[in-house]
Amino acid sequence: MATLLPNTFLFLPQPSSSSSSQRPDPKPNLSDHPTLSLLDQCTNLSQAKQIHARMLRLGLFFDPYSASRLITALTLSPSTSLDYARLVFDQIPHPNLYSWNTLIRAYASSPNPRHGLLLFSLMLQRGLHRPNKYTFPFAIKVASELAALSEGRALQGMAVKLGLDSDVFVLNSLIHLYASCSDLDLAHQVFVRIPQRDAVSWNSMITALAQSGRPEEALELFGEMEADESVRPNQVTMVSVLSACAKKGDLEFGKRVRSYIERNGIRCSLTMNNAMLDMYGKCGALEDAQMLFDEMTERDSVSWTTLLFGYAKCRGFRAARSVFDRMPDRDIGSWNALISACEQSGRPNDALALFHELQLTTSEVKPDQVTLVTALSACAKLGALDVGRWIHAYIKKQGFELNCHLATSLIDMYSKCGDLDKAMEVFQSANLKYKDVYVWSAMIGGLAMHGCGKAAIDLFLQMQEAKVRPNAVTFTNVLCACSHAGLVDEGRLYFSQMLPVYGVAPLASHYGCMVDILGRAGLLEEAVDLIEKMPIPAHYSVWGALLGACRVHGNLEVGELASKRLLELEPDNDGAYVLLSNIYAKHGRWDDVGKLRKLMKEKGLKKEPGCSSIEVDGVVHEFLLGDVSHPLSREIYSKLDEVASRLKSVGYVPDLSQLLRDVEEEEGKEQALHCHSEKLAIAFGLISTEAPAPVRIVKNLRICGDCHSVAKLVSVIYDREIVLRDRYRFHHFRKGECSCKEYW
DNA sequence: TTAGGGTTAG
Repeated sequence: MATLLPNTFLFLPQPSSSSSSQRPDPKPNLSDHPTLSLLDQCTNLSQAKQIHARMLRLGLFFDPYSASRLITALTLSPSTSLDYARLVFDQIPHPNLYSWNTLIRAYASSPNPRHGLLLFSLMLQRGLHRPNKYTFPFAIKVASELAALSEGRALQGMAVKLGLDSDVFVLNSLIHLYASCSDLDLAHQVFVRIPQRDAVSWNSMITALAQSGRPEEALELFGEMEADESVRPNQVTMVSVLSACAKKGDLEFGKRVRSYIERNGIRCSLTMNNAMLDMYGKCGALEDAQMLFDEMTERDSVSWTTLLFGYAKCRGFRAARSVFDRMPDRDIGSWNALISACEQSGRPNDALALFHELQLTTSEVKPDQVTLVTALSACAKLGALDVGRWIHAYIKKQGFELNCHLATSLIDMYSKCGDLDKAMEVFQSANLKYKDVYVWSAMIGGLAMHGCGKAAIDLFLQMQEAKVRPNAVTFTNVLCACSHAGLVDEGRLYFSQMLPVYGVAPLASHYGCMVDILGRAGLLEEAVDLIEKMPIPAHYSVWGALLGACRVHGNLEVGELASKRLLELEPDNDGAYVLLSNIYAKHGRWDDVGKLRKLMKEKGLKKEPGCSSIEVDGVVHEFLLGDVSHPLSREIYSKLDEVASRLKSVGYVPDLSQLLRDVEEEEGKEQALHCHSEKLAIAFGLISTEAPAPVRIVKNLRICGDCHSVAKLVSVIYDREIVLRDRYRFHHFRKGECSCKEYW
């Protein structure tokens, strides 16, 4: 990555005779000038402009110290314009170091921190000032905001050259910098080398751990801080510790923190109450959260949103909506919390409706990156490509920077909506300058679900060339790619390398993938062997993968073992009964099939109903087996009859074998097969969309064998591409063939 | 001068 900083720091100027402090050179004759005193009382931009004009008339503006006072007033007062401050700065004939520092600091907390680094570079290029111990914390903060690791490291290098690397402010800033760049090792290296750690050093490291998904270590570090007698935990420490408790879900620790605060007389603030509210909510202690909320004398939109999320977690979406409706002010964060609560509770359609409501009902609150990421996630779940495309266009139109979060969501949305080319286009976009592990993993996952195993592995290798370290998700996707493409040797290789080569301990889900790879390839013994040697408890998904493989290969003995184990872990898993009965049926053991069905009925278990959806003009239409609820139902069934007769004319015979699992379907099997949800969706797609656009279907379960054959034939007879996403992967039907090459 | 609260990606 190209650095923004030139190599001018090799030729750093000698110390200037002027001040090396961040106090603007007090010149006795000017510091109490009445015009400058006015600056301290200045509250808005127009007043500042008047004072600026007066300073120009009096010639005061050409004195560096007076000019620095103006810059300070322009950047520190809440209602001023940074652009105006910059215009003024550029007019100062000889800005002093204080002015440079002040402006860099202002950029650090502005929407465009990048200008801060550019200004720092300009200062070095001019060569009149040498950055001091105040410059570095500001410049490093800019780098933190940008998560600019290489620039940050360059800044650290400069600080070392200038002998400022033992300054505790510089070091504390570096901890925050490296944490922002997700490099906790570097952050910790800085932390341990600070000779005299102050509260900020500790707080920075505790926060870094809490915010990087390592709340246990954050709490441990707080313990060490308490043991250090040279430093006292303060309000900020409490906020970070409460946040760690919330993330860990540790109510007991959270309550101890509350009494610690009271015992040590740490003053409560709004931020601290909000952090505590969040802790209660995330730990499921809703009554405590509500009680605290009721006691709070001051509340802001964060308090309300935190309460809203607590309700969403403990009482469900309706309760969250009722908090939302009672909120006095709703900012974009409140909307995002509501949309996200909805999306995460398995209601992606409602989440998109809320996204729509946000745009229709308010003009002041605009969607931000979080809104878009959440909405894209809902589109991905639904396979809502039109809405997803619209959001992509919105991102471009509004000028959102294509950062890793947005790129990951777009890649995932396009992949899951069946447009792999578009996903790849986002991945390769020139606007995406740096790709983090999420972006790479999403693209590998996209290729995997479309059955492009070799391409996925190739990308995995490219990722390593780019020096991006794979994580657990990356491996899930790589193994998934191997599974869908039947790449057994590659699967074995990468699975065996996970811990020794990449330092990623395989989770139960990785074992599940590996069992899937081996099982599908018919290597059932090896799969069982792998499960028996697992160093961690086998999750139900591991046995599920084995059972699925037994169904494919009709292995009764291993199948019985797998279902037994699966049901021990998940007694109400309907899939286990269905798969096992399927295997019995394949062997003609109808008595056992009957027994299983009876057992399911006794337990009140029902096979999850198959549901297929298709998006037309931004509206998602859902179909169940034999569904007649669609307004165009008559046309759909008439199309289905036409399809059936054209299929028969080319010699198609329905495949009834997979129907044997459902007792309800025994009568009129062929009829039931005829109106499977995926066939209804295909028929609707044929009448409501035009070639060459593919018919895109999303199914909640695995596609049935007969529907798979029908889709292949329809793709030839009607010369239409059908893209179908099932529970596990994509099937692209083109000219009578499927991209899965029958390996599914 | 540096550190802190709600909502986001598999």
